Amino acid sequence: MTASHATARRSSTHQSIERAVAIMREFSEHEPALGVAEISRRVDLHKSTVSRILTTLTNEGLVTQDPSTGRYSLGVGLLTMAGVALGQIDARAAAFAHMEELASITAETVAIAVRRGDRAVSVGEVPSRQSVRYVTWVGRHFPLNCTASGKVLLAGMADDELASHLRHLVACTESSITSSGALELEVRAAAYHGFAIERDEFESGISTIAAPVLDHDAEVVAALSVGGPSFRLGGTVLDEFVQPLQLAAEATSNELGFAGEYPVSSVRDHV
Amino acid sequence: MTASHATARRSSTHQSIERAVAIMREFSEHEPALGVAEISRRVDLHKSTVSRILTTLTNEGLVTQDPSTGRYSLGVGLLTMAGVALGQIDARAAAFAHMEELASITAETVAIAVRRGDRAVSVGEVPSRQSVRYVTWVGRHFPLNCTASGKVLLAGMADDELASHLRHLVACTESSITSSGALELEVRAAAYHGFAIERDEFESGISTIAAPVLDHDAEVVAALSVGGPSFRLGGTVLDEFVQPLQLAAEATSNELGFAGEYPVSSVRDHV
DNA sequence: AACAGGGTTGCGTATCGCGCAACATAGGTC
DNA sequence: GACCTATGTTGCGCGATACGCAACCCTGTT
Repeated sequence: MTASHATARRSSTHQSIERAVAIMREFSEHEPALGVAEISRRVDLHKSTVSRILTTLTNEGLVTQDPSTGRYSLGVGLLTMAGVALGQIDARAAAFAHMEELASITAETVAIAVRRGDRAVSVGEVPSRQSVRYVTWVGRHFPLNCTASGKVLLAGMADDELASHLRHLVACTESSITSSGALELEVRAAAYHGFAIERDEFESGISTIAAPVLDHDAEVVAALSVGGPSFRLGGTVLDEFVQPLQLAAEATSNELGFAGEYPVSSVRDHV
Repeated sequence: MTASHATARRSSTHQSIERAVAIMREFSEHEPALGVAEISRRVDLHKSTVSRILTTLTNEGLVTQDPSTGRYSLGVGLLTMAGVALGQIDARAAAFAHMEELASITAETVAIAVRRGDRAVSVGEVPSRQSVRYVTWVGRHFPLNCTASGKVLLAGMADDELASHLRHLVACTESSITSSGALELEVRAAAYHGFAIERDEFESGISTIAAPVLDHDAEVVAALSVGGPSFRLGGTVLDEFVQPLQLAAEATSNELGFAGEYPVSSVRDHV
């Protein structure tokens, strides 16, 4: 375990901080609690190192230890920092009123997402009231090529950046688009029409539609989306969402100082 | 700046991680973006140290740098981890349905908070729909002695732990209780009646009422609260909230496996 | 009773990261 | 424009920091 670390030697980074973050990243929705040994195996560090980092993080409140089992999980101290991070996202605040209205119009779950690297991250949501509904949560993240929001975010990129993102496409379901050619077509269409659709490409049984939120520089800073179970959103139902969705996205954009012409399209020539 | 660090020398801690967290903690709702020099002064570290830690955190996505101004703020990467942390809080999930109902009954903002050290941290909220309302957010935190939720959380402590928390009371407003004797009385009453009230003690103009959420071991794990502008909640209005609030808190407790007798009291002998 | 597995702690060493100082850049003032 | 101040970043070399090892506790199992 001689920390050889072939990982890219960034300009100047702090090893222990990187390790601490790597450890915290091991916790997930599915495995919210982990033991020292388990983590040690996964991040390939010595037990003692992991234990010490965890006690440090525990002292800081970012991690909690269950006194009975000895296992660790992420702590409440993260919430405060995350709350501050959320407050930084202007689009989120601007969108909320419109999201509520959109939710009442469509009766489905409405969400807003931003991009972080090669993933889309949900930063706000208004859950549907229906008993069968699409459930997300703030902080959930998805590949860009598998969701409507992702396509919209891709559509806002410069050509070279888009090209680099088209290189590695991941498949979430068997309906996921993994051909860069096919995806590029969809992204171009999304850029032109001002919305994108996805059916069963991220989770089978779920369909979503998304539209971009633009800021004062006409940059795509977020994607507004409506999603629900595919059986309710088949046929032309999603098409009926286009107009209210785009109205909400446009209104949000205007609040962010966007002054240009929002690319509205009520025509549907999607697959 | 010879890192003399009179700070408590915990068993075994990682200096750079502590520093990284300290830096991240400098960001707040009021100052969501800070420069290296500013942070350097506050945490009393060399500019270069702060800069390097920030670049590390930026690489990890926990921090973002505005390329134009050079200033830093907390990043979206925190959201994912915070989402996992939230999922860990059973009381939150158990409470949500009851919180929605409570919100529709009272038409005021409903929140749920847990304790972290000497503070209460909000972990969920259903905002009121009224235009004048109490606004909170997940991750917001308050002193235990200034809020109804805090008093409820104090009421669930063992005597010795309570005593230690009664030592250092902070004043948020001029109505805040800073006498440990007076606070102890209130806390005892809260333990007996199963709810606590606060008027203008945290923020002037805001009043709240809270009730405890108990788990299968009859431990107080969270506090459910209803809050709003004091002018609407004067007189006996809060008293009318006691029953629906306690019903919601009791139902939540039952979902957590609480089997005992919930300390219900519809009588009011509060000051 | 012995074992296996997990979590924590002393110890000595090498590495990691600190402070220094110099550099690059931006904005303000005369 | 030349100057100055203030900010953010980067080589460099020394020294504290934190790593891996191993031994230690503990709890649950065979």
